[in-house]
Amino acid sequence: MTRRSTLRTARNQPQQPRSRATVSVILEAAIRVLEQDGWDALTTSRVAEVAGVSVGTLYQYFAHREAIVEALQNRELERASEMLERLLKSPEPKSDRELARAVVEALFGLYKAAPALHRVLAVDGLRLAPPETVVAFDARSVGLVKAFLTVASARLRPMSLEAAAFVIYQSVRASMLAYFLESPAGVNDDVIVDELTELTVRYLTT
Amino acid sequence: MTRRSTLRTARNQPQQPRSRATVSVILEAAIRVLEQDGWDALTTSRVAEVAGVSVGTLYQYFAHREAIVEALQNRELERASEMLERLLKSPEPKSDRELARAVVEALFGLYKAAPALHRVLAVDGLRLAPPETVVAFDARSVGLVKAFLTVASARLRPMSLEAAAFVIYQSVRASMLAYFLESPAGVNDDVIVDELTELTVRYLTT
Amino acid sequence: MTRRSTLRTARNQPQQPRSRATVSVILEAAIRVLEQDGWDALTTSRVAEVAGVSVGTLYQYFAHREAIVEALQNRELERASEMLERLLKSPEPKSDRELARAVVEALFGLYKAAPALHRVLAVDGLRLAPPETVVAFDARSVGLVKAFLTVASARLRPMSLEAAAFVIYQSVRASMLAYFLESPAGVNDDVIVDELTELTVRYLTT
Amino acid sequence: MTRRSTLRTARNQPQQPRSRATVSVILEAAIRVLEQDGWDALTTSRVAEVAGVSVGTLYQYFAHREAIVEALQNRELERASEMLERLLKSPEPKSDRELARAVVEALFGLYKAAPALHRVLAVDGLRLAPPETVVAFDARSVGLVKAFLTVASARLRPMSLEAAAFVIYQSVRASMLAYFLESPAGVNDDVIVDELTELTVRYLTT
DNA sequence: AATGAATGAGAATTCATTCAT
DNA sequence: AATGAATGAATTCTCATTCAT
Repeated sequence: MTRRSTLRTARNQPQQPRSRATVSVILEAAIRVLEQDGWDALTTSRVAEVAGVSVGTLYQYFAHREAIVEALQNRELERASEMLERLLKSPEPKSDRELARAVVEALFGLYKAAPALHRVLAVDGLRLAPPETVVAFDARSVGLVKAFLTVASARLRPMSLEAAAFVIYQSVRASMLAYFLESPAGVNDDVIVDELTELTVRYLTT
Repeated sequence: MTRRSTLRTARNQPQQPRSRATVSVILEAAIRVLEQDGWDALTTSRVAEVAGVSVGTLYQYFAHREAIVEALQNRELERASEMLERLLKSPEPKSDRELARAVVEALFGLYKAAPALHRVLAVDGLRLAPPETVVAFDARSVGLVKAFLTVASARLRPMSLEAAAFVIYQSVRASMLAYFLESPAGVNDDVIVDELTELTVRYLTT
Repeated sequence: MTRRSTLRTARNQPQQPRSRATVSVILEAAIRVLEQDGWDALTTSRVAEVAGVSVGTLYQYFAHREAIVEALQNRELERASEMLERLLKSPEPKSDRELARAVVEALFGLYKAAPALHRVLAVDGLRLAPPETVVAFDARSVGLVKAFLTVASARLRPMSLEAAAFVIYQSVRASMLAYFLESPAGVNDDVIVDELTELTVRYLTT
Repeated sequence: MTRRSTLRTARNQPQQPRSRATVSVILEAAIRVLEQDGWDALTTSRVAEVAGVSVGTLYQYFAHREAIVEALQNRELERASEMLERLLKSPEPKSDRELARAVVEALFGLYKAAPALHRVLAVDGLRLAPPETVVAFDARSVGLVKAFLTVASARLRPMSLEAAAFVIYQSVRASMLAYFLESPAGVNDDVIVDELTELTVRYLTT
């Protein structure tokens, strides 16, 4: 399967500042379109218009429509990964419950900042061009969780670390996302954080 | 937002057998297209072709493209609901763990039977026309779970039943789906069922 | 090299009369556009407009833009082939010079009837989609000429029939075409026919 | 039809050596693109890239895209003209057949050296911007041939020199080109040269 | 002179939907 | 009821050309 290259990099030199700026403008525009009008409004011309550049310019930086979403995805996945890594590898000693809560809260913050974006990344991103990207990111996150579980295994219940990491990662992520998407009755910000913390602690520790 | 009515036939009017059959043929065709070629191939003419009817006929039964997906969704959601209801209201006494496992296994069966369909319903369905439908179904499922938790609350840890029902429902559903979509290394059918059972029991009981 | 199919045939049945008519209307429109505004004006929307149908309809019958030119090509090549075949296999006895003149005149008639079309077919057709088509047609025409030369070889000078057929075919065709395209000073309809007849007779006979 | 001027630099103004060099670099790049990737790849940015200059620079020397092809055409036409002139006006006495062969061989050499280029010039050049250019060149070549025929008329058959010059020029040129483009079965380098020589001699002399 | 980012008109193509038969 | 030809708005993407730096 030949995969089209996605970012159009200037032939060689370290991207000019102007270029960088334009790429940014376009991505921000894409987010705005997404947040305001949803996935189906994310047409190349709409994004260009909102970004205040011409379609041509957009295509100077993104090989095709999907490349825009891909770029957004990568940016966001990167942020989430970093957050996870930072917290899980933090040297400050915390109780397991404190750590679980910290992770849940950090994720909460990420999603709350741009719920529509995450909705799209989770929902549409999954069906988009490179399913590998999402799978790979999930694998990477699960890997981080698993690494942590391995270190902490003494304090945990006996279990398949692979599976446990996978399950807790998916559970927390999906519940959080669904919370933002569905605003379920009887659940609020505090409660969801509490419950997901509880879920994590109870599922993993003895 | 005015919502277009979706099925052409009046809700209650006893539908002709031929009509019923045609509707069925179309829905099965849609599933086949979905399973074989994915969401983007689900065009009205493709579905009509596979169903062996003309586009015109298709439009005789479905007001618009989205109505087809909606109908698929409803059918599948109905099945899932029934399953959940049957198990949770079953008179046979089971241990909590047995019941949890029974539900997890039933869900597993449902997904395994038509993974592509569920993928589409979960992933694409969510972004499709009537987000209410999904939300409504989720609400209904969560409601069933909550009803059960209420009855069983004596044996459970103290908690917000609303939130707990929401969290456990989303967690099990998402983990299962992700399992089928991503085939994570180190996890297999048995393990995923075991772990989700464990998750459920640990999260809810003392 | 996978070659896209070009004509969109109605699934099975012998094309409806309406369909046939529409195809014709589109091809005629294409010729008109070509004759009036040249190759670069031959856009799908222009052709559709001139044909009085919508772009959608055009695409119902032609898989892509090139398919239209291909169809024109085939039609015209067919005509030329038939003409050549009819004349060369004609039972009426003619002198070699009479036969040569008959062929040259027939070709002259073909080109004169739609010079712009032939210009495009010769000039643009060559660079278009299926170079094979043109080459194949040339090969077929050369084949017809060669077959004739073989039969008549007793009356001809000794030579490579392959090469002679190729050379005389290309020479007559190109000179005729150039005559229409360039309207060279000092040459008129009668003279060009005379000279190409002369060329043929002198080149082939003793 | 107002015709845009094509070269940026004033016709006679002594061009700077650097300018000359840049023009050359661009033309060579254009040929390389043409030979390697064909007509459709001949975009201004592609040519600039291969030439190692910026599009801006390209436009400094060529008023528009077509001007590049025009320039190529002129260069090549110039060469062909010179060749023809040199041979036809050569003082060394040769038999008619020897002369005919010399011209055919020279033309053969020209085409063989860069078949793709000549293909493009013949096929695409014709449809490009200045049809006058090609017509004018053809007229000039035909003029050279005619001048020669006039001088040699004593040894030739009686005929319209205009027409004969036109016909023989087009015939030899087209057959040669088609030979390179179509690689017809049963014809090789030697044979094609022989036959075109034969064609010329037989057509023109008694 | 050179650069190359930006422009935007315009081209091909798709597909949900309608409606005359 | 069924058919399927016709519609045309909408979308993606290209590329010749300009112009501020």
